[in-house]
Amino acid sequence: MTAVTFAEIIPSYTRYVVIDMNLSNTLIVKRREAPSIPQPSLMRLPQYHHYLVELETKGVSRISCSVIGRDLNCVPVQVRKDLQYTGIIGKPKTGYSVSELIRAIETFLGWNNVNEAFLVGVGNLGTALLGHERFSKFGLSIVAAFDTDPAKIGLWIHDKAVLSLDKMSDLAPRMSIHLGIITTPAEVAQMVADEMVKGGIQAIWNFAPVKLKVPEHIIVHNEDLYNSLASLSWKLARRFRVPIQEKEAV
Amino acid sequence: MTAVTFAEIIPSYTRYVVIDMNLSNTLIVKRREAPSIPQPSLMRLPQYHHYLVELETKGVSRISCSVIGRDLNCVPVQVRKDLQYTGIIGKPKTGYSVSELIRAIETFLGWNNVNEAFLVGVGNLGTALLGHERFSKFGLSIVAAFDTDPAKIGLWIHDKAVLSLDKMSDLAPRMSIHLGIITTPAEVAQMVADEMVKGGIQAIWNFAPVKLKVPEHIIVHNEDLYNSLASLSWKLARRFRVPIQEKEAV
DNA sequence: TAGATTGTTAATCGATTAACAATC
DNA sequence: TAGATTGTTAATCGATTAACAATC
Repeated sequence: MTAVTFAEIIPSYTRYVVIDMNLSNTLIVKRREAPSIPQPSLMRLPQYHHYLVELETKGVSRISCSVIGRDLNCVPVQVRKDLQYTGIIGKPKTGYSVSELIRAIETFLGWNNVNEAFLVGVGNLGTALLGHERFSKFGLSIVAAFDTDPAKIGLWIHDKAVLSLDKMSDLAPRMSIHLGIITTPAEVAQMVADEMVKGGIQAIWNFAPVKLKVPEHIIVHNEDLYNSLASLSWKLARRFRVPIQEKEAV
Repeated sequence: MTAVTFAEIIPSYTRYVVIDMNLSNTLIVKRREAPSIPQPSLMRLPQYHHYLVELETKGVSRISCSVIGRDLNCVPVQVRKDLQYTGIIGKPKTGYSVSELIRAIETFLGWNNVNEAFLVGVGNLGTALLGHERFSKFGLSIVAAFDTDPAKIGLWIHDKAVLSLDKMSDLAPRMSIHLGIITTPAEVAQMVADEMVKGGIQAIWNFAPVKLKVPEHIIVHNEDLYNSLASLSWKLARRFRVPIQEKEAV
């Protein structure tokens, strides 16, 4: 019995790697370091989800990768690969069940389990995020906001209390908060991140334009608008440069 | 005289490709299809920029890739490659001039030429973006906002007028606006994009969670928070899954 | 000169795409 | 059965990293 055979017999075990087989013929398997999915695939899943939910409201019950690809403007094989990471199994000729697919994506992304989060920095962007009810559909619930501005502390914004930043690192463990959102100016973002780490926060969604320094095990996700803007303005600038097609020199 | 020699003599011409040399010894050169830079490199440039500006205020005048790499937590050779796309030339042993580097990045990204933009969708996020003064440092100026909500039309938000969406496609060409920002709900984003295209807008910065369908030549940049959130919540969920390290089977 | 650092070419790594086998 | 579609393996493509030569 080889590793390959094993994987064939129990398909769901393909994510495991056979590392040893002991005397009693018991297979010792080890989960791969990363049951990994490529980052780009991960980021495309919500798009499929959004599309599928819309499809479901229209009463469509089955869907194929070629149709998804046509509607979402990408190649079918990419869709297939992406969806496979969620563990869904399709039927040749008939495709996938729309509702199963939706559930598979939601489960895979952990949208069924609510992530409670603290938000720090109640400026324009922070306020906007506090008011974003749609986050709840994606398993995110912002339970409190923090700031250092006395004029803001004590306010309720979009039904969330604004508290003093001092209290955050105490409150986080007491409320079992694992996710922090930073919407402060760049200057104080690192200090806020340090506080979050102190409070035992595991993952940081960072909207400030700085690369945070945090311990190895902390998950950081940067949402830096300026990076994005850079890309856009470069492309736009290139568009309006005189398009020198041929040029004489020397 | 070969292409290589030519590039050596006039370094700034390395972005051109020699395609022919005519009888009078005039070199005919053609700009490459894409004076391209990898997307990831492009998105990293603002980070270097931010870091360098801070460095300059501290009075540092020269910098090496290894130091940048140490401070920004990436490998020196990546820094070097990224910076090279801007056309900057360093000196072995002494590194790069900080101020030259800053200017090179700004020029490369087109931050010296202002991009005037229309914003459509004055909700929480739209309002936040309207109030983002820092955009001006990156060559972005939002000159007007649009909405369909009569309660919002006519307001001034962060010194910008909110106008009726009807007027956008007329105003855009008259004001030579080439950039549009969409901060509407997903449902109407496609309609807004169509209007923008009608108004001759060349590039769209889309914050709505939909994949827009636009003509080939329109530049679209999606800033989809849900994609990001997906990635983050997946990683966090994985963290809290029981970490099966070894497992017996059959 | 020696050593640090840039610039560049080659190797590696990972994601995408193409090709094809399996299946309903 | 024939044809459409999934699932999977192999090839391609692009970005990162390693190795090394050039230079101050």
